[in-house]
Parts: sequence; structure tokens; C-alpha cells
Amino acid sequence: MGIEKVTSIDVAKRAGVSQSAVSRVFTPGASVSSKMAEKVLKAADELGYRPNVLARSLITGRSRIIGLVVAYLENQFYPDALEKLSNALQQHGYHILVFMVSNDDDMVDQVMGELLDYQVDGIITASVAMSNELAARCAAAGVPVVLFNRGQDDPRLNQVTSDNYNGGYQIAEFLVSGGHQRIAHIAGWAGSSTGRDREAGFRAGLKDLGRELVACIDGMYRRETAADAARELFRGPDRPDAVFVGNDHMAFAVMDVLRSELTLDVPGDVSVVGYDDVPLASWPAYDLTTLRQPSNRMVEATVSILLEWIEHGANDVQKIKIDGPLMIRGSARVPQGWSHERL
Amino acid sequence: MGIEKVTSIDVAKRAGVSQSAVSRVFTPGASVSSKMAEKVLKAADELGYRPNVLARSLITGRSRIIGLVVAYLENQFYPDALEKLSNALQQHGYHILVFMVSNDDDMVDQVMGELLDYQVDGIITASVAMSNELAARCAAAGVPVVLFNRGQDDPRLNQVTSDNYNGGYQIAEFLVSGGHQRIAHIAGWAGSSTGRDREAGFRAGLKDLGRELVACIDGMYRRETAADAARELFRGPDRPDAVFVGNDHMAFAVMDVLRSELTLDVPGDVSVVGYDDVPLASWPAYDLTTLRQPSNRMVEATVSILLEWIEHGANDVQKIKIDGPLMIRGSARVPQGWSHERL
DNA sequence: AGTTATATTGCATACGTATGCAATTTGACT
DNA sequence: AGTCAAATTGCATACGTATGCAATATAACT
Repeated sequence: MGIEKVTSIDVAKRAGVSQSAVSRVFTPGASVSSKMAEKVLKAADELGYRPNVLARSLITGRSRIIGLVVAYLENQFYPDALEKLSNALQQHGYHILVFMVSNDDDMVDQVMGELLDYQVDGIITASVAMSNELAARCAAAGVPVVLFNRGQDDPRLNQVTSDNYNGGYQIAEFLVSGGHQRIAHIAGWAGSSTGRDREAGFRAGLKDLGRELVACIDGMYRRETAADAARELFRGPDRPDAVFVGNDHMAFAVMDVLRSELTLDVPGDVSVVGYDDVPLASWPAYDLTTLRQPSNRMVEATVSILLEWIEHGANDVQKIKIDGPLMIRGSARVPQGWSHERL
Repeated sequence: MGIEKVTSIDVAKRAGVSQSAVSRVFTPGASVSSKMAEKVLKAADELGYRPNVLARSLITGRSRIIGLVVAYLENQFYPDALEKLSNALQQHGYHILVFMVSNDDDMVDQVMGELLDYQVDGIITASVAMSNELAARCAAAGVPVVLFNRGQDDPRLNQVTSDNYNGGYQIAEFLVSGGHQRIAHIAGWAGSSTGRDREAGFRAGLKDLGRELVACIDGMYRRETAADAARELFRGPDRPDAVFVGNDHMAFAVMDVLRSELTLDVPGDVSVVGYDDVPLASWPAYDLTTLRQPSNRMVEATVSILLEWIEHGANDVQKIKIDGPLMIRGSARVPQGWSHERL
């Protein structure tokens, strides 16, 4: 088991130069002659030397690690975002350290502590809220935080979301224009800003058109809870003829219950609209009409804010809302005059 | 911007003890009196001190970071595994550093280099192969590697897979017993051991029953490729009456094409069987008969091998195959006498 | 060639922690 | 109270790298 650790000192010896010289060769932008670079790189190559990122971070104060806190990956929106975030950060020489949490405060607090122990350069939280105390700790430690797909009032926290209120509003217009009479809502988790904003926008939209919800149940962003909600909403004879479900993940569960258990036709008997536009939404089995959260642009914004803070010492907190289009597909009756845009 | 870094020295000063004492209080198993522990913890708490994991790792040679290399998260099997892996490792005080790669060798090599730069304690690759040269480098660096859901001959690499050969074999028995006459296969990527093994087992099973494949196309584990394969296989009048698709992710695409484009009935006209049993497979929209890869047990095995190597210096390479049951659902005709086990 | 500005290099030190060793304290026992 | 073993503590150093500073080499002039 020849566990060989090659250090910059080994390389220096072999190349007949000082350790600092080696360090400089591997530090972009440092002052080295081409002859020196050549010598050192040759020696490094022969020994298989690579700089130790951890040792480096000890002295630079930069770990090139971004902590990602995420509650669950069952909803396809998050693995998709994770993949994109990781790719984008990787291109800038950063990598993602993953922390899974259940969404209760204790767990988040504990995990966030561990996160700071790793001297992460920045933190992204996806679908997770932070206590104010925690936000303070991150701020004190000089670690920028971006809430991805979640909003929070704390003035120290950057955030990137879609325009959830407006999205909900659009969906209300869409459903009302479609001539639906009994409109219900299976809401996103009331403990999340996204869930609350979508519901508020939806209600506002209905109200402005002189309508109101016939029923509203919190689906907790969970498949089973949403399915139960659907069973309750649609068992009676005076069932809704349209339902806006707080995200796609729940909407699939609702459609499953409607079609398989209650043998209702979608959209013949009930129109269903979701939120997110995860890949599965466009597959024919669901063909779900849904409001797209533009994950590409959300990821871009997240990464750019983070790098701005880390590398250029920015300190203006950004609260970004990104608009997304309604993807009109086959799960909801299409009003006259609304173009049927297909993906 | 008071970026305050509290070090063990600060704590030592405040508690009126030596830095070593502070270190020992935060090192499980070190020799400290209860009085000392109390003093130090009090001071640490007042200052908000937490040990710097990176500095610690510099001296212990342990980073408590596990590198995870993964090609894509679109197939639900992988986010699911990632979530479980992360949770399991987190319980042991490890965390996952994510590296996304495209599945060509150059990229893998480059990324693996970065991985080693972080002094990871171990590496898990999911759905990714490694060059032998790379395996050698990891071995030389003393970093254990576990291939998750992928096999490779290299004697230095641990691996955990399901019993793909046997799985393919079982599916052959199932389809033949179901009375299917024209059996086709849309295979997993031929560049992967899983794809090859499943196909080999499937062919062997057919052969032992005196049958053979009427057609076989490589679906590359990609949705679009699989869909194209389905279009090609099923356009003629003498189309197959059963198809085993190399994983669920592709099977969904195949069912979409069969039902929506070709208006064929599943399983009336065609039986479809997948592989993995991702959550979506059990949802009514697909209700896919599929061979379960027991991700729980695969994750357990992966974590236990890794910890055995890291913490107890194990060095016996393990190649583990875990058996999974065929989940009989509604997408394939059920032979007489096969119990219809439901999830 | 002589002067001065600039680029390159080495030396020494720092980052925050863990740990072997020797010094000290504690406790148990006669 | 005195002896001795065991537990606890502090001292000093090491981990692998980056960087300010002074020393040296090089280049660019007159």
C-alpha cells in the first residue's frame, strides 16, 4: 500500500528550486519565468504532483466548495437544478458539497453548522428555509447565502425564485377564461414562500375576475398528501371542474387519483394545472399544462450572484424573480384565443 | 462586515488553557478532565467557536469528504440513490462532494483529478466507468473507490450492482411464460456493464427456453434514443408483442411512443418490462412491470464497504451483486400462476 | 559600460489544527 | 504522610501551501 503523498517540497527538490517557486507555478497570475515553469512542470509531472486544495484553502481562506442544502430530491425539479448548478459551478472551479435535511428547523440548524465547519465559500439552499439566527451566523462568517426557489424576508439573504405570485395569477386567468365554474386549489406547503405566493396570486387573479375558490387544501408538496386532498375534493357530486395544484410533483399524484381511482377524464371532467414544468410534465402520459419555472435562468442567476459575492466582494443583497411562461398542454381545457404552445 | 474567524487559540486564551487542550476537547476519545471540558466548552460557546474541518484534515489526513461522480440525474434512479447515499454518509459524519461528468473518458479523467485534489477519503462513481490508469492513481493515492451500479474488471475497484444477468434471465422467463411470441429488446447502453449483463441474461433466458430475440436495439439509456428505437421496432405489421427495455427511464419513453404515437395498447398489444423500479414505475400512469434494483441495500453495501476501507483499513476488494424481485404490475401480460405482487 | 527600472527568485512565516513527549497533577494505596 | 501509577496538561512541532519582503537576475535605457 504505497500511499505516496507528493508535496510541493518534493517537486521543489527534484527541480532544484524553492518550494515557493513551485507554489507560484501552480498559482495563476503569479510571477514566474517560462524557464522556471518548464522545469517545475516537468518535475511535477514526473512525480504526479497535484496541489492539495485543502492546504491551499487554509491559507487563502477559499475552499472552492459551495454548500448545497436540499430537503428532498423526489421532486424532479431539484435533481434537475442540482445537475445544472453543479455543472455551472464546476466550470468556475467550484464544487458542490451536499447536505440533505428534513425540513424541520432543528435539523437545518445542525446541518448548517457542519456546513460552516467545512469553510464553504458560499451556500445555496434549495426548498429550505433558514432561521434568522442562522442567517446571522452565515453573515458573520462572511459566507454568502442564496435561497434557491424559496423566499424569505431576512435582508441578509439573496434569493432567486420564479414570479410565483404572477404565475398563480396567470393560471387563474387561464382557468377562468377556460370557462371553469368550480375552481379549487391544492396548495403548496403553507410553510414555504413559494406555496403561499402561488396561492395568493391565484386567489388575487380569481378575485379580480369576480370569482373565488370553492376549496383549498394544503398538499404539503407531498405526493401522498396531495392524493388524499384530491380524494377529498373530488368524491362528491358537486366536485370542482378545475384544480390548480401547487407543483407538478403533486399534480401527477392528483391526475393519478382522478384518472385511475375516480375514473374521471382529464381535461374532460376536470382541468388540472401544475407548476414547475419538470421534464415529466411534457411526457404524453401526463401532458400537463403547467407554469414553467425557468431553471436554466434561475441557476444562472444563482451562480452569478454567488460568484459576485465570493470573487468580487459584492454585498448588495439581491431578491430576484424570474418570469416563466404558461406551458399549455393537454391537461386543461384551452380557452378560445389562447395559443396552444407545445414543447 | 466583521468577518470573525474564531480559532482554537482564541478559545484557549479565553478559557485560560493551552490550544492543545481545546483541540483535545473537540477530539472524541482524547484525554480531558471534565473540569477542562466544561471550561473550554463554555468559552467555545461564548465565542461561537467550531473546529475548522479543513485545517483538521490537513493534519489527520482525513477530509470526511466522499467524492461522488455521476453522469446524469435525469434517470430518477440516481437522485434517489444520491439522496440515500448522502443521508447514510451524513450519519457517519461524511459528506458528498458532487462531480458531474459527461460519459466520455477525457472528462472523467480530468474530473477525477480535481477530485483527488480535494483529498477525498473515498470515491463513489454512479453510472460511470473509470479508466484503468485512473483506478491505479486512486489506488496509489490510497483512496478507495466503489462503483455504484456499474461493474468493471479492474481488480482494484469495489463494485455494487444488482444481479443484472439474473434479472435479465428472470424477465425472459416471465415473458416467455406469458405466451409472448415475438420478443424484442431495447438494450441499455452497450458501453455499460449493466446494459451488457442485462442483455446477456435476457438472451440466455430466452435461449434456455428455446427462443430468441426478434430484434435488439441499443437505447443508450437515453429517452430519445429509446423512443426512436420503439418507433423503428413497432412500425411494421409483424411487430413484437413484448419488449424488455434496459431501464425504466427508457421504458417510459417506449410506452409513450406505443400508446400516444402508435395507439397501441399496453399490455393488450404489447407487453413492456423495465428495469430499476424507480418511484414513477409504480404510479398508475405507467404501472410498469419492472425488475427492482434494491437501492436501499445497494446504498447500504456501498457505504459499508467505503467505511470499512476508510476507517478500518480494509483492503479486500468486494464485487457485490444484490438480487431484486420482479415487480409485477400492469404493463405486461401476467402468466398463469405468477402471483401479482403489487406495491 | 553604467545606471535604473522591472521581473524573478528564495527566505521566512502564517493559516488552524492534532499529537508525541515530557512535565505536572490527581488519585489510590500502604 | 509517603509512594507510585495513571490521568491530565502544556510545549513544541508538523501538516502542505501561499505570500510579503528582501535579494538577485534580467532588461532597457542613456
